[in-house]
Amino acid sequence: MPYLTVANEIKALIAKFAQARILWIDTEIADYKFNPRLSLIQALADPRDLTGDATFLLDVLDKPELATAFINLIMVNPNIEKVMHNASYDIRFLGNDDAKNITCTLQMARKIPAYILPLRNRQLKTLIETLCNIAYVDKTEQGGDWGKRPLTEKQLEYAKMDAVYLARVHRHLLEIIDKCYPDPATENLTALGKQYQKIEAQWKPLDSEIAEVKERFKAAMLAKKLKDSSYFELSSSITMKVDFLTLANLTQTEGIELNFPVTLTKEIQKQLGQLISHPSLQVEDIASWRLTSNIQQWRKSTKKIVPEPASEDLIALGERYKEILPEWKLLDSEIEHLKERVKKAMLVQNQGNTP
DNA sequence: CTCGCTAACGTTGACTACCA
DNA sequence: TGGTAGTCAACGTTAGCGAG
Repeated sequence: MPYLTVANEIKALIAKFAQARILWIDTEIADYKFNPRLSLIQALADPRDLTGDATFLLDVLDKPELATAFINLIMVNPNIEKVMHNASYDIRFLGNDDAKNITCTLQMARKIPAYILPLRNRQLKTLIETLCNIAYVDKTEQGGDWGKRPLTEKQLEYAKMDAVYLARVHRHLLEIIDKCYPDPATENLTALGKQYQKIEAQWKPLDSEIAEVKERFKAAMLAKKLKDSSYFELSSSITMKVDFLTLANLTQTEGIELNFPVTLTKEIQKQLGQLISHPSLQVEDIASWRLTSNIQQWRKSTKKIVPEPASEDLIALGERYKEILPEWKLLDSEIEHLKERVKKAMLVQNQGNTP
């Protein structure tokens, strides 16, 4: 674990790593609440290392010229893939929009549906523990003071292992994504359709029950004038609307600059008539594709007897909700995932109807 | 703290079901 | 047949959450 503090050594390493194809990178930030600035950059080029000995720790605290060198030679370079967890955070200190070819493991993890990767959250810690099968990862140093020097042994240990874990998590995520998002061009639409049919049969009843419980809970909370319960919170919001002509006139006379795109609904298009092709109107067309299930819908179940909202048993309703929520979430994520795959596959394979 | 994501809900238009 | 109400999917907006 080379811990580099000398400017020339750091510069030499940056030059060396500028030749890499892929780097696993993490940063530590000093004083992130009040005066956030880079403290440490951890970079790893060899994902096979499990010990942390291959992780380079670059001490860049209050040495902006070194950070700039790192940005210019590595972050901006589109030929080097940079892998980070929650990249948008680190990137704020490493080149912002100029950073190119970034892979974010948080985004990768979020892309994987819950039924394939059922996790309580997508923290790096959780990913390490479940994907790499490591019982406990000590993250207490994360909240430590990275503005102090010298750094403690514990801090350096934590910093070097983060890059190692990151590389391992990244590899696992790649494997999972590869499996659950096959090439749309070679998807088997029949098999996907069958699977969809099967899952929908389980999902439909649960989904409608979830919707019903929520609806009844909402009505009951409104009737009982409750804003909070142990199961749901009820909040309100207000949308403001004004007459378009009046608003347009007012902004004109008051000289307020209001400029934003307006959706041309079918109704407005009708009223505009020929004027829609007027050269001063630069109409932007946005195409969207819709997937509709061709599977026979069963009849809507007969109306159930629902108690008066004011006399609903909120505990019973809430407990039922809690009971079916986990299963529904898994099925819902699978339904969404299947739909996405079918849609992509149909677009690519240019097919008409499938079940 | 900042940024991006998500849940919740509203709007729109294509479509269906039902009725007189 | 035409009118109307309901369903569904796509998209927009907003508040609040959660990543480090």
